[in-house]
Amino acid sequence: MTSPARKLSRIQTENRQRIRDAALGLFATHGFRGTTLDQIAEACGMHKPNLIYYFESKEAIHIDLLNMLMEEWLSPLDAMNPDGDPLEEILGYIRRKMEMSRLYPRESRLFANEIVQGAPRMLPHLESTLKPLFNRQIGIITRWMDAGKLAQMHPAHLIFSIWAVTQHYADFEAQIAVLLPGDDKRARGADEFVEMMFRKLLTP
Amino acid sequence: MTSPARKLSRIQTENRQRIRDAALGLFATHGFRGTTLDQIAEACGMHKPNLIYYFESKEAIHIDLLNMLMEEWLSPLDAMNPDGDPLEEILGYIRRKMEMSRLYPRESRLFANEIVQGAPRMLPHLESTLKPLFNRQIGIITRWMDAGKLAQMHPAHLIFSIWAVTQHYADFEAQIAVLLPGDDKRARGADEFVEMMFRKLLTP
DNA sequence: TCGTAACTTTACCAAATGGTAAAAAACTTG
DNA sequence: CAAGTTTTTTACCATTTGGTAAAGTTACGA
Repeated sequence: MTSPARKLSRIQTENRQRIRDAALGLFATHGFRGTTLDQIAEACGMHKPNLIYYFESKEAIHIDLLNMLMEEWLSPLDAMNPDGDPLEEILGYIRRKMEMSRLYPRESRLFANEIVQGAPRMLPHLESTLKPLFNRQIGIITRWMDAGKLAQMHPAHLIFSIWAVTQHYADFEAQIAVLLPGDDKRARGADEFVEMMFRKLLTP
Repeated sequence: MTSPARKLSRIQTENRQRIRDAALGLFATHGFRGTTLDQIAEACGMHKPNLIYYFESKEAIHIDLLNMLMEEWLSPLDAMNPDGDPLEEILGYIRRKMEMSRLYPRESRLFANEIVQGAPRMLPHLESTLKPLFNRQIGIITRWMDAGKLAQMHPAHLIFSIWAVTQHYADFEAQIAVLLPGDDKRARGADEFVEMMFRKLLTP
């Protein structure tokens, strides 16, 4: 059913990656429809037909990016250890999310764009990949709360609030830069605030 | 300096509003570049040249929308009363933000799109309109904290976290719908969670 | 009710855009 | 190094899209 999928040559691997890297920045900033093949081509120093040589279409680039990023984007969620200290596990997750917001804002914005627009290309993935992971984490957190290790609250909304707050720093950076200008320790302040906030929330 | 600006006729007022309403939904869902004049025209039952009769260009519609919505979108921030009870004032603000997320998700997503993409058409407005309002509220909150009425924390990050959490319910609705499906009291659960969360955070 | 101004519709257009065809160049391998 | 394969480049093309010109229609005040 799937395509031939013979092994990729060195050049193929390299150039596909160059294209992904250029497309990521552009899709994240201008959205799918707002990005042209010519822009991507220029950003990675190739010619337009060359992109189509490596990817079937513009949409194929976008889908490939979303699929590639899905895994690493969700990996921190999977790294929570059910046998660890509950508060520290969740705070560790939050710290990793804050770090990702700082290190990979393009990825964060790509997802934000996709979800804000109703996830037209990612809904199946949300169902099949994110949802089981999410439900597993809900289970873990619920057990922690039932054991009295964390304050009782709706675990799904807890996770939503973590996503909301951590990703906000990447997705709404343009606004934050206006409101807290020239603050070279902005990231530091954000980290400290977020940690304090969820520590207070979660402590029984 | 500004254009003639003679009074608008009844038909002008009505039709400009029809166009705005149609464009709002489309821009919010597909972004500026992802929306075509033909789509807007069809959505409001007009013909394309008619749109250009009422607005100079597609961009003019977008700018007009952003400007119109800016005021009402920010109005709850302005409604905080420095002489009220601090905790109740902030919780009231949060409740209003949650309500807006529920009643006006299109507006929320329109802004989200704009900011995620670096606020290309709204940066000046953020500087001139949002920033002074923001700084005034920072001042009020700081005084409340200094008076010991609220827990001490970085007031700017507090506001960011309120925006993040409340707007998340509108902006990421597609994701939430996948993860909490068929939950007809989702809004209720969200309201209760958010109120509990910030009450606990802000109580000294 | 008539004339004019406001509004709508039809028929276009130029530029941009996603994508193709095929020749040219570069690389790989026996 | 020659033959075959992969990769790049040039020249196109059809469609879409933002916008215009101008004729046709409607609303409205004198």
